[in-house]
Amino acid sequence: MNILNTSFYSHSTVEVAQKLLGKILVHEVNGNRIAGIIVETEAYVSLNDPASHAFKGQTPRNAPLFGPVGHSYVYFVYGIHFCFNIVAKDESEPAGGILIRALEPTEGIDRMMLNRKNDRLRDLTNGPGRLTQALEIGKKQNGLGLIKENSLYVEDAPAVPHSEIVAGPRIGIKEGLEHQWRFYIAHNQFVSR
DNA sequence: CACCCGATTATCT
DNA sequence: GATAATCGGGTGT
Repeated sequence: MNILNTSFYSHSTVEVAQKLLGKILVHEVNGNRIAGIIVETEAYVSLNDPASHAFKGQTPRNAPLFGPVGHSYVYFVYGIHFCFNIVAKDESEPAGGILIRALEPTEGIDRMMLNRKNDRLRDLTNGPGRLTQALEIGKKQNGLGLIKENSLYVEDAPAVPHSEIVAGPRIGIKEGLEHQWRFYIAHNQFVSR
C-alpha cells in the first residue's frame, strides 16, 4: 500500500477533505497496526473561516496549521478529549487543516476495544474524540509528519465515488455554518451521530 | 430516540 | 476568567 505524501496534501483544504474519504488511517503501536477507513472529515480553511483555529492568527497552539502539509495537528478540547487533524492546503493559503471525525475500524480492533473500554464495534471510532482514544493519538503526536518513520500515516485506497459523498455544515461550531465543509460517506454506519 | 447536563483543563483575553 | 471542532450518562417519551 502506498502512503499518501506531500503532493496529495498540497491542494485546497476542501478538496483534500473529500479525497481523504476511503483512505486508511494507520497508527503503529509497539509494531501492531491500529487502523480504520476514514468515513467522515471536516475542512477548516484558514483566514476567511471563523470556525478555524487559524482564524485569529498564529499562536503556539495552532502553529502546526501554519506549517508544512502532511503533518498532524492534535489539540485538546473540553478538558478531556483530543482531536486529530491533517494539515492540507494549496500554496496560496497560509494555513488549513482537516479534522478526522470518524473511521470504520479495520485493524487492531481488540486493542481499540481495550482503549475505549467498550466492545461495541460501532462505538469505537464514530467521533473525533473517540477515534483518537481508540488509536492512541494524543499530544505526543502533535506536529508529526505523517510518514512511515513516525508510525502515523494515511494509506492510499480507491477513491469514493462523488455520488456517495454527502456534504453538510460542520458540527459543534457557532460560526461558519453557511459552509458545507463536513463530508461523509453516505449510508456508512460509522459516521458520527 | 430525543434532549439535557456535568466533566475537566489548556489556551488565550 | 471564559471558552471549547466532545462524550457519556441520565431522564423522559
